[in-house]
Amino acid sequence: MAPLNDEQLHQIRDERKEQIMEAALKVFSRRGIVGTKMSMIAAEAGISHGLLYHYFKSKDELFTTLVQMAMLGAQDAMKSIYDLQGSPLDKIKYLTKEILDEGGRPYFMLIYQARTSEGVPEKVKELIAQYSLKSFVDELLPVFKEGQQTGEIAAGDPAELISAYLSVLSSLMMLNAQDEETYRLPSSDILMRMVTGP
Amino acid sequence: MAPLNDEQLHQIRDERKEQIMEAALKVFSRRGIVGTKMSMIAAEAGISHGLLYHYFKSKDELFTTLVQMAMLGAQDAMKSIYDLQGSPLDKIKYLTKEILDEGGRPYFMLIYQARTSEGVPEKVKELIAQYSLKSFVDELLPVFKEGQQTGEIAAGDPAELISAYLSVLSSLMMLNAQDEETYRLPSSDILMRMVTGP
Amino acid sequence: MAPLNDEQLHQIRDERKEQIMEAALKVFSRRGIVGTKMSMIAAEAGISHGLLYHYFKSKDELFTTLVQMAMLGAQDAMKSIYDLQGSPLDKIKYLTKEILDEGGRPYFMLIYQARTSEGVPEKVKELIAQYSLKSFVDELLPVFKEGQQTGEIAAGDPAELISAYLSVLSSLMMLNAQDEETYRLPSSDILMRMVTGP
Amino acid sequence: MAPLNDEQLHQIRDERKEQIMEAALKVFSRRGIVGTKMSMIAAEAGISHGLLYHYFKSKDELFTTLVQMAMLGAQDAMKSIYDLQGSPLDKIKYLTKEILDEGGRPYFMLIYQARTSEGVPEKVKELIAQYSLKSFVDELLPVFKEGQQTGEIAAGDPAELISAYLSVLSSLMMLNAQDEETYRLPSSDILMRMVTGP
DNA sequence: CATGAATGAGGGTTCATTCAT
DNA sequence: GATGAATGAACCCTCATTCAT
Repeated sequence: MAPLNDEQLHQIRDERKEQIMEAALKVFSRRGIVGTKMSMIAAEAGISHGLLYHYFKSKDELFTTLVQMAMLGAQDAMKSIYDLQGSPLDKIKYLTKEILDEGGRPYFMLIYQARTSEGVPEKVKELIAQYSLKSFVDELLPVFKEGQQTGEIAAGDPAELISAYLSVLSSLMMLNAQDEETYRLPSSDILMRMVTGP
Repeated sequence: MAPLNDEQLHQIRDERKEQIMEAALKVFSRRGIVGTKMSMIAAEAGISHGLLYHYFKSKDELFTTLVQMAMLGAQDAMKSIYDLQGSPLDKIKYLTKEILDEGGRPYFMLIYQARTSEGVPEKVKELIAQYSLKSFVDELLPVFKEGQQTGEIAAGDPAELISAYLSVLSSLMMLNAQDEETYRLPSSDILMRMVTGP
Repeated sequence: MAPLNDEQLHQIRDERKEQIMEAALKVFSRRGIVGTKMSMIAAEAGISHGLLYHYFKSKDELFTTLVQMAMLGAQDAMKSIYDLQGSPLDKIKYLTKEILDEGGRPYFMLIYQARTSEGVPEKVKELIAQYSLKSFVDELLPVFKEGQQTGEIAAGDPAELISAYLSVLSSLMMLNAQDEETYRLPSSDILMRMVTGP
Repeated sequence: MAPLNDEQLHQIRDERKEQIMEAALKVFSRRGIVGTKMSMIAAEAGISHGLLYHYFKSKDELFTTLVQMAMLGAQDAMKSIYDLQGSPLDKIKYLTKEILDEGGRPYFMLIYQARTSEGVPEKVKELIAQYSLKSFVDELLPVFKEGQQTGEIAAGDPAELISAYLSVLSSLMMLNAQDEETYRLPSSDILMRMVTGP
């Protein structure tokens, strides 16, 4: 996933702000909101912790901002597959790679963190409700349906299939991010088998 | 009145200890060790926070005890499938259900938390190393191999297949645990397709 | 110093109470009031900590009671030298030995603790004020004066001399009690030299 | 405005650190490590308790730092007498005065506390072992021996004499520190008599 | 009487947040 | 803007004290 598109970037006028957000994303996505200390973010960004508060009112606000951005980014990633050439399955493979890739992963990890952690700000809960799994499912519905028609994609309720696909995909990132040695990313083939079916 | 006799005291201790562990499992498994406050566990158990320390020396010890128990329980769950009748696939389906079930889930969630959280006690890290994914993979190897011979299970490196299967399974719990409404557990069929292959 | 005379004993009707006080004296005298936990006293007495509260309302009360008893005991020890035969210097040597002896030491140590610790109960402060050094000095004044007349004891203000003698004596117990190896009790001869003078 | 430059910050840090150490010395020396609460030190220093932890990692570290400094200071005090003019006895008198003086007393009291308290950090125990009474005795040995040759100092084992002298001296501080009115410091003359002998 | 389970005030420590410089 | 000193709420844990049995 490309880091951010122009529309998202325009709301980051400040280079410093971007620098902070990048650092915060890195730390939050790995450690979650509770496990992250503001000092960690400051250290990662190479600035003093005091400066964080010139750009973000609070830890919660910073986290919330990032989640919001990640949500938009994720949606964009979904949409972007429609700009591609190729068969539906090609598009899904592309998306899979995109999500699991080094670049896009932090955003999806952050979303995962937001979803699976208690103690996130109220605003984040609202965002999660708003950008529910359903909204992503809806985004992918056309391509999956098309794939089912061509026979590339397994038959059955496509919404359920997408839901399963996304759940598994996002879950995998977390495992992969933590402990490269113990867990291996299931080979794409195995993952795709869920989708393509027998 | 004469003080309680040993047996009675023992019983109280055991009951309380179990009560605390149950409460702690519930909270730890959802919120992780950092996100869990001793007061939460106390509240969940319906006792004062001070009493926790009559039964467990520290938060770390409590967490470690639970992880240890969960590890053993998980291993037992793996082993138990060999007592079942039925085809290899039946056994795997049973295990899947077992892990995702309301009952066993907290234990697997706790293991997940232990694996993916920063700030866990050293002892827990050792436990994780000891009961690595590999040990679980080894446990399931026979049944998967058998399934591959009968053709029920997809061909390919069985260790990789099991690893993928377990990774996905355990991470799904986390998503599922939080938010029953938004996420639905992928239907077993779809999940099984990872394993069965075309 | 004999542990306790009859008069003091009569107020300990209960064997248990005596047992507790003995244990408490042992611990308090070494560790002071802040460094002593009720559980330590209970363990030393071989009873449960709950039982302490059947005999003493609080830690403070227990400490205060002991200080009171020690004060009386100390005064008795002073008085007792007048029952002895021998020269003034003999009497003082006897008192010195008595105070530094295994038996009487805890009482004097407790007084020392009470005197040198902050955070003792108000009542103890009153006791210290009441049984000030002056009261002990007064007690010994006759024998020191007599010694000065016979030339056994150094000349000079006898009150000052006694004050110095007692201060040094009580201080020494503490050092001796802690760390047998590092500190050695100054030989009586050296100590006596303070008193006898050139 | 530009942030403080390095030198300014360094100065603030140093000043604060000194301010805290001064306050801590005052409280620790009187109340010992167990009887001292971090809030007392903070109050004495006129700062918030949180700030203490910007300058010292823990209560133990603060205590240890002070003990270390006190040990060095004590050794320096011992050594300094060799820079003085005068007879051996003059030097010892000077040292006596130095130790009992308002200024140096807290350091010696702290050492006393470290020596006689339970619950001091392991590092402090090592320091005590390292700077044992013996090391101080060794330091004073030359001047005492010289005094014995000139006849100013009493004959006998000089190590024993010094040990007695130091023990008494250090324990006197404790009594004296608390209660200026009740106890008077034994006049130097009387104290010196221990050393000079008949 | 005797026990130890149970409580909760309070102390050590961390860390989000504020603010003087 | 930028820094890091400073604050204080909140967390883990201890221990004096209470109380059911």
